[in-house]
Amino acid sequence: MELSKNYIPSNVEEKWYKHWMNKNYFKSEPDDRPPFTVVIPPPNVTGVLHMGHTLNETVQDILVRKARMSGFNACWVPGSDHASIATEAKVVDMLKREKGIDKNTLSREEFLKYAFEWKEKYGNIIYNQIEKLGCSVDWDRVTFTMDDHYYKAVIKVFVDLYNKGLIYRGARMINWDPAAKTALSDEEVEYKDVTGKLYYIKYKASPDPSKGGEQEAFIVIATQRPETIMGDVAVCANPNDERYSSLQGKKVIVPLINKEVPVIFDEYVDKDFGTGILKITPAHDINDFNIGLKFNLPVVDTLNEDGTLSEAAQIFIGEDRFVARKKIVEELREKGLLVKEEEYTTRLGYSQRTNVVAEPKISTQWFVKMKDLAQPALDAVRSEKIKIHPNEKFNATYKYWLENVKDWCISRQLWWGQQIPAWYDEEGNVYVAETEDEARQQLALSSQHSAISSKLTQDEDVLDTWFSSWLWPMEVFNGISNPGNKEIDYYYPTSVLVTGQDIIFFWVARMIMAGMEYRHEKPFSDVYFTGMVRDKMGRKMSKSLGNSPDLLTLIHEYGADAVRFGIMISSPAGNDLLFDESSLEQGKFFNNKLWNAMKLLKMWESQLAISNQQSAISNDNFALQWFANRLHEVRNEVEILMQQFRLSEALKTIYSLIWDDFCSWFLEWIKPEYGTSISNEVYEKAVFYFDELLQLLHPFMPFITEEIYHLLKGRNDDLMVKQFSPIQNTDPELLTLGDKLKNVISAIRDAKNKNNVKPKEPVSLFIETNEESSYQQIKEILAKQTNADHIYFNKMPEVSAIMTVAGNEKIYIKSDAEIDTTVQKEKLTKDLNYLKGFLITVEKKLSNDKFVQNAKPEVIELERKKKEDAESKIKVIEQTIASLDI
RNA sequence: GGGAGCAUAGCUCAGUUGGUUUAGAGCAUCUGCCUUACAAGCAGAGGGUCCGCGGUUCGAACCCGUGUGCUCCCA
Repeated sequence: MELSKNYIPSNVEEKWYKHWMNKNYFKSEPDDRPPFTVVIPPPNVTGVLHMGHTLNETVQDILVRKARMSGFNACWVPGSDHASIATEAKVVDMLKREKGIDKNTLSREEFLKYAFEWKEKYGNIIYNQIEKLGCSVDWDRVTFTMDDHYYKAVIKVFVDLYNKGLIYRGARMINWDPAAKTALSDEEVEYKDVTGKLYYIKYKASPDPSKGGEQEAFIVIATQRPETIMGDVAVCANPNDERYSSLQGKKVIVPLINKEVPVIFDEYVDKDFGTGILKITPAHDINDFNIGLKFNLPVVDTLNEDGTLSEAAQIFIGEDRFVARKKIVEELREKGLLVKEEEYTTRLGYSQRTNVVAEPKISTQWFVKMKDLAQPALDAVRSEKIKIHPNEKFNATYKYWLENVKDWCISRQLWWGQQIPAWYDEEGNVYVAETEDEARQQLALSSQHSAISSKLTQDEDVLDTWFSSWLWPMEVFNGISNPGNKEIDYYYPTSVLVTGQDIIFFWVARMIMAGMEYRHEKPFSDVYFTGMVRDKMGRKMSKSLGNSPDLLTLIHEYGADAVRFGIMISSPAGNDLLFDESSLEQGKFFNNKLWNAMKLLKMWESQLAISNQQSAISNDNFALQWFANRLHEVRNEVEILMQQFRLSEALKTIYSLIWDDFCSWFLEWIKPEYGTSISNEVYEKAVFYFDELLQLLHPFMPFITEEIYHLLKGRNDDLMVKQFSPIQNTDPELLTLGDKLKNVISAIRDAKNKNNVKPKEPVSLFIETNEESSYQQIKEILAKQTNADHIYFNKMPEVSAIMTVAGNEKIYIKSDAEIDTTVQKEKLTKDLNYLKGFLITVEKKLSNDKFVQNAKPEVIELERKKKEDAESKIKVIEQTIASLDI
């Protein structure tokens, strides 16, 4: 077979994914092996994978593949989230744009039909992307948060929590999204700093009957929201503020609507803010609401659900809140009631989904009581039953949120999602049950009149998406809908959760709560938080900036392995990563390097066949032994790094082992002379090492490793399920000798380079050493790598030669080239100065009595050794320089 | 306003319990090579006031304090 010059990923990726699928390698069923379970953080069903997902899925696939090759029964469950607000918004938009249909003209059933059609049409995009990336998910386990069993589980949990008194319904101040026309949880509101205006408005004092009502007295109130003055029910000053003490028991008139409201006093008011007196509008501000409760004030809600002014506002009814603000300011100005306006920086809450300003609003919603649920979740992390990585960064955030958790508003005024299982009778009594029949039975029990005739109406609202996804690690195995089944008992708790730090509260904390509540067991043992993917200028990736690349385009251009490599190599755990396509290019080059190493071996293989003559293996013994040791040394390092979730470093380590140690050193060391062939044994060993390298790299770059594994020789097995062999101990002496060999080769190459001796030009080497015996193992390689036709030990060359020093050994390089001693002297003098400086620092330490008294004996011994070492090196260099001067 | 984290080569980052040669890697840069696997390559090289200041210690990139700058979370 003709091998292409460079690696072409598109040819092989699809082939291997199909092959793995056909072999059922991704499939998992409970068996005797220990499980390694990962549940995918379900992406939005109608979304596409962005670079953040790409990072997350790659990390998960690396962990899952590694576990699968290490004796675990690896199970990675894919799926998607119905994402109620986001999806409903998309469907509403699509209906309007493509079909000219207004949601309000549809029945609930009709709308849901369109929504499911939409989901069928677009729901597979993400699955296709997950596949293209090479993710080894068990496709028989795809779960959607609105699947029948899942839907039932969510309902079951709602009813259960209600019966336990952990869910209640009530009127509270919540965050309202006027665009989506639904309530939001506190977590769904994002605060941004914005420049707004502070308006100073005159409120006239009510005419005082005792004074004949003639005066023009007024107070000035500063507000950011003049459009809410119609909801004012009082004005409030600090009781210690002398400026307003005369207003005790007085009333003022709200402008424009001429409504009389009382003046009240409360310490809450900051004397220094604005004019020191506030308007109290309980319907539209949480602080005002609390004061309203304290003083038993009425609530006047002047806004409709869509953010327009309501009838209660009396004026500008039906105008949008921001339009109304302008008009009111204008009218106040015309009437001389606007004293001034000034620039003011404030924080406004925006709906995470629709990006409109959220309104604080009094509304009757369903809530989960969080305090009791939070405690076990807190304990699980405190006791390190669940370990968060990187620990130091996120533990504090997690704990703070749980310790200060507020009740969770879970009802949403939407249709796409699980409909709240609460039924109301005609008198407004509520019955919470899994089915209408059960609700009816409750009704029958609780009342005298006939249950059959009485009309029950189900709550129109659906549940927050996160109220379904918090059950994810359990219900993907039917752990809620069918507790005690074989799968949930085997796979739960899952092994590791990989997700973005932005959903620590939305999802991670709540999954822990649900797990502790329903299985009395953590949902996962480790949580690995990935950072945010930014562009190379450090900006967030966003559609509006156009800096978010399309995954399939990248895969098409670089190949999935290169994309995986590129995103992993630059992504330290938990830190944001600056995404730069140049790292994908590096991945592509790496693919090519692997490909060419394979081609070299194939070339050697073909020469094995033609030639009977074999070079003696003894020359290659050192290379083989050294590489075997180096391989196991690195496997050991990688194992530790993986356990610590330092995947980026693990990949770097493997990369360098393959590129530097294997390709640049090992293959060159065993490369046969031109015209000769490699020995069978050396060839077989080289292939064996290559296999091991491919295996080590496979979790990171699955496609190319599988491809090369099969091209290297005929196989009956596949790399993706090949089990790792045990890691062997390494021989430190052999590794040290390997390092020495590399150093000597580099020093000689450097000397040749600096003295303008061409690399190919043959030389003779004269090495002054105390360890001549150790050179016996490496001198053949040394000769080959430096193009030396002779190596002499402890013998002077008869004519002048280039001199260099490696370690504490003096090396003469004899060649036909002209010798320029100044270049050599420069280099030697530089080394000498470095060593002298170094020696001074060491001597300083050793001559310090306190150091000798206090430091550990090993440390002192080490310093002494450093000193001796430096001294002997200095001596060699000084001698060499002296001999250059002759 | 409260809290967390970060600051090391041009860039992105390692640096474990304070001592492992007066700090390492990748990328970028420079020099020399079209060498029978790979120019998407090979062989080399240069590049650092470890953010400033103060302290603890025989010894600090690392510990403590403080200042400055950046990022994130929460209200």
